[in-house]
Amino acid sequence: MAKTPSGAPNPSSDAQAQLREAQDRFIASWGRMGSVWGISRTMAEVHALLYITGRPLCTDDIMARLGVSRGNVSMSVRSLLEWGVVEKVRQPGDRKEYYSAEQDVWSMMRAIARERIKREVDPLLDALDEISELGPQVSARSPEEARELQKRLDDIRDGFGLITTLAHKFAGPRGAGLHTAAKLLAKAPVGRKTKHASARPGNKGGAS
Amino acid sequence: MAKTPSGAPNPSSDAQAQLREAQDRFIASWGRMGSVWGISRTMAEVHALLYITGRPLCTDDIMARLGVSRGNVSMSVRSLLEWGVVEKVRQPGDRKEYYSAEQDVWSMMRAIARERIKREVDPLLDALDEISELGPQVSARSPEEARELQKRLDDIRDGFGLITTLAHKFAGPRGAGLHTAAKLLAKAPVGRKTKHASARPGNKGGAS
DNA sequence: TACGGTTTTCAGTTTTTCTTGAAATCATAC
DNA sequence: GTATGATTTCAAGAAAAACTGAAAACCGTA
Repeated sequence: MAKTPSGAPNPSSDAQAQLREAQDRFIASWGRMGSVWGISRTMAEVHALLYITGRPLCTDDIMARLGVSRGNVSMSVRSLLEWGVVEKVRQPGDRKEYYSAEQDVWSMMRAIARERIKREVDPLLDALDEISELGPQVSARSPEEARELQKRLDDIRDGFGLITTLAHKFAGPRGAGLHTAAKLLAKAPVGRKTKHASARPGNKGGAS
Repeated sequence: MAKTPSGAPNPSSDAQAQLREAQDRFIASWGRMGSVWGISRTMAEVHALLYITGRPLCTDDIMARLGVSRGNVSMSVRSLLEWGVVEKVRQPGDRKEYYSAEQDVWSMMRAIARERIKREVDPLLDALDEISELGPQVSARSPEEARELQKRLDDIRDGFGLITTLAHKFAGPRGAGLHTAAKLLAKAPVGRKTKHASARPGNKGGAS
């Protein structure tokens, strides 16, 4: 892997290779996550690359590093811009556009949460409202089943409604911050026990 | 079924049809949501059907109502059982298996949250831990970049770690309940006075 | 144990989604 | 204003995911 060209021991390039290896692994993991989230693998990989290198890269850098086409990079970057987790950076005297990722993890998470709520919850709420309007017509004729149906719709509506409210409160553009919410919850007393609360075993308690 | 055969006004079957229409719309919405969540449309639709009708249905009922194959129903139901949002019900004197969905919305949401954390976050944390172990080797040779890399990995790790902890606390099998968490947050004062937690300066307002 | 209905499995097919590559568009420096 | 190089778009192709249908396994009943 470390391409030390024939016999010339180059310590620096060796370390470089390991760095790169670590980055690649991160990129791969984040990309795999992307597909679970319903976004394209490449889009997630581009984001991972920009985040983990921490410096602005241009289209060609990204193409070269990830081995994907120009068009693909263009579309992925555009989505990331829409999500608000990447921004354009202009370098004086260079015609290329450079892109760099939000470095603050909590800002990043807020952006992701915001976008996911928008894509996943809001359309559902709209649909539920619409469906509920069909209710009254039905209930005139079939009171029992109609009431059951309405209750079920309302239950779901209330649940997701509360979630959206919270999302706006904490993750919205002027929200209090997800981090705040998380800390609030972490401290909150929890009715019963919770002895073995700590995460999974095998957890390297923070390499720092 | 509710086919009012030409000209015979049948009030009851009319109401039936509207009920069914409302159910179908709910099923369609929930199914669409499913694809955003990275689960198959059919799996979500089966769940929606069981939830909204509120009574146990057998494989043939589901096939007929959703117009999907037996195999597909079988696989979808199995996943739903694994998620813990559907359970088998046996009807005396009938050899068929019946399935019914969790009717409590908050239990349902806890189950969903639990499963999503398991699928989306845990593997990422494992990968991050693994990658961090590569760090020390690198840092010996390339201290500056290695430290940056490590910090970025740790930041992500911490963020998602906190989220997992909360998930276990509130959504875990013995958790305090998502509803509790939601109510806690909804009540929490949100003064913008947080120390210095939120967005960084470099974060251009942009954001859609 | 044998029977008959029920469920599960899985190879092959269909559908959906992602990616490429090149033409069209756009922006900058001169 | 134009030449030059970067970016965007999009139709066609590739890859991935979902679905079907029928054979095999399963299970309760007699």
